[in-house]
Amino acid sequence: MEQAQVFSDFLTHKGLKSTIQRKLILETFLASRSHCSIEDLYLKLRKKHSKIGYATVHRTLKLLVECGIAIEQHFGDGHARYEPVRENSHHDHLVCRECGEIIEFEEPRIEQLQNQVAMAHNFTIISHRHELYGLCSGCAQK
Amino acid sequence: MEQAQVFSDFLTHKGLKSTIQRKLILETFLASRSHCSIEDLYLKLRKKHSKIGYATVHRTLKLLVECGIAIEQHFGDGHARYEPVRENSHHDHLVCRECGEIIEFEEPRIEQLQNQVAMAHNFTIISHRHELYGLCSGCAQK
DNA sequence: AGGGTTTTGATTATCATTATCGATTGATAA
DNA sequence: TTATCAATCGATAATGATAATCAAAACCCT
Repeated sequence: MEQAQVFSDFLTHKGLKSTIQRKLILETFLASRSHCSIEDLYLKLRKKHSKIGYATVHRTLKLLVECGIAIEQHFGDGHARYEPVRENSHHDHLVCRECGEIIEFEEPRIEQLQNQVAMAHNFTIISHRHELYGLCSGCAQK
Repeated sequence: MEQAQVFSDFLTHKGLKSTIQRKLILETFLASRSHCSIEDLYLKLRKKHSKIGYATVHRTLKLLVECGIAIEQHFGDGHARYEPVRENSHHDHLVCRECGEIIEFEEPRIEQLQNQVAMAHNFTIISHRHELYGLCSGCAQK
């Protein structure tokens, strides 16, 4: 099922309404580069629909997180970032401190070790975050 | 060299002054449970030195981070937490979403895989964060 | 001990996020 | 289609953590 349908069903199920703003925000979010901030999306949306409010973008992104279409990320610059959820594709991040580039990585062996660690502490994992901060290849050369 | 000396040398080197507040904050910080917030420390300090200001605690913790005595952690509840740095003992965290308990873990095999990931991207690691969020054994039973 | 500089503590500013509120819109039933 | 009414919008104010400001006090060096 495509995301627009998932969102629509989610809204109906919660007794919420489908509005042109919500549709537009979802559409713009999905068409954007990954890891965009609220500010990024807001500015892009203003070009199509100049009256849209910052609060509406904010509220709608929370809804997208709630219904599983987006996930919220924090990389330490004080701006929450949002990323579309892809099926069967968990990944973590390399974050360049210099240019801000964000590179995704997957390492199933790390995930497996994580599970071992949790098990050793009788801990039930709900989610995790794993980020490596440093310099990307371009910035390291300078 | 003990931490009080490290801090004192750091202050001298930077042309900063040793004050009773700074000494008291360091002392109280080192005596506290790990992962304490600014609020935690502030409240504890007020009992010994009722006039100390919130801003002073805040500023001094930043200094402790700068001179390598403390590290700052963020576990997603909006409160920065500070932890004394121990030599040769890097660790990461399990964070209970229910009771807030923070459990430390070390897994050299994960660190090794991290390095491999970074190398594959020509990425230079400066620091990293790795946190597993979920339920501790106590909270999972309920 | 004294003078110049830093620090303190109280307060205010800042920034991201969240709450509020009157006007407007969407969904449902007549 | 229209009426109804709750949900939503957009603007703005509130919030909360952190950072900046500034006069008074403390510190350090001579």
